[in-house]
Amino acid sequence: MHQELSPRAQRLRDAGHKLTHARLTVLRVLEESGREHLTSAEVLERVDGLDSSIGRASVFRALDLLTSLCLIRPTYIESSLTPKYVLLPDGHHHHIICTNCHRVIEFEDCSLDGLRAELEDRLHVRLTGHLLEFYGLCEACLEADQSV
Amino acid sequence: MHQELSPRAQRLRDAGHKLTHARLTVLRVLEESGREHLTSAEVLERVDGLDSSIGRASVFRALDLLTSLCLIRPTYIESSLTPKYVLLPDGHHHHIICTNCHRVIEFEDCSLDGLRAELEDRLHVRLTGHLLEFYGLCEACLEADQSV
DNA sequence: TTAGATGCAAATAGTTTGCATTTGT
DNA sequence: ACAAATGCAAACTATTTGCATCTAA
Repeated sequence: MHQELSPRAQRLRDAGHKLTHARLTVLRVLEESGREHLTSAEVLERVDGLDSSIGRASVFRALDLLTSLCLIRPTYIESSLTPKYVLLPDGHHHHIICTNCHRVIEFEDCSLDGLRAELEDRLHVRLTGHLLEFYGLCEACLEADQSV
Repeated sequence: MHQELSPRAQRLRDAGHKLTHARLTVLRVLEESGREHLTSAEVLERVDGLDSSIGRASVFRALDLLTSLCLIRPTYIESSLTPKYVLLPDGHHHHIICTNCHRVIEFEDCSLDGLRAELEDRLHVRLTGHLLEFYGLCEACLEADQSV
């Protein structure tokens, strides 16, 4: 029963929330999804696969809670229709979205530490994570049509 | 009838879409909203105020179209419940979201030109805009509770 | 002229709620 | 022990669709 807790689970508990089966299962699904971007429907489906006794409402409640703690972030990618839940793994997440074909290209490094320090200093805030999205044209779309 | 077109309207037309009354009205509502973040419900309401003959479906269709062109961006702020449509004014938008009270703090400058150039070069893409969100604690929440 | 966009109203998803019961701490 | 969280199913929103009509180019 007592596996070691993931850092995110610890943050949940530290913020005063109970580590319930439903919440830990949602977290596990998201953490096991790796670099995938899951929609709420996909999270529901996978949670159901792991334990069909967990109710839909609890999954939504868990997603809301994780979002409010900025442990995950709903964002609109891959066909602006439904939000996808993106883990904010070690506090940051970056991607490029092609305006034309809506492909998502992830990249690792971002040089935002300087900006973060400056904002913390100037605005008297403490910043722990970020999401950075670039919009533009991917290589394929650039080649396919120079006029797009 | 023919006022000069906003740059966004021009991009719509350049991408091969018709400049219809419904689309231009949605765009006008968003452009007149300034720094506000509007939900789809608020956009619907304001469009209805300007011209009640415009149907809800056309408003959603226009929002989808503007989103797919990355002229606006739905994002989750101010109570993760409903997405808010955020204009990407001159191609970029930045804010800080307080993890505790969900306040949104906007800031102007971001020093992403270097990163953009590097990504364009390395990944062979052309980048025209971006959205940058920082997560953390605002001044008030930091002061209120050092333990949060 | 005509492909593309619209408005309408009905259909569909997606999410939230109220409440009795269960669970984590 | 007991506040907090759950599962259920019903209620509710928000968004999408099908289609006949209209309109920007």
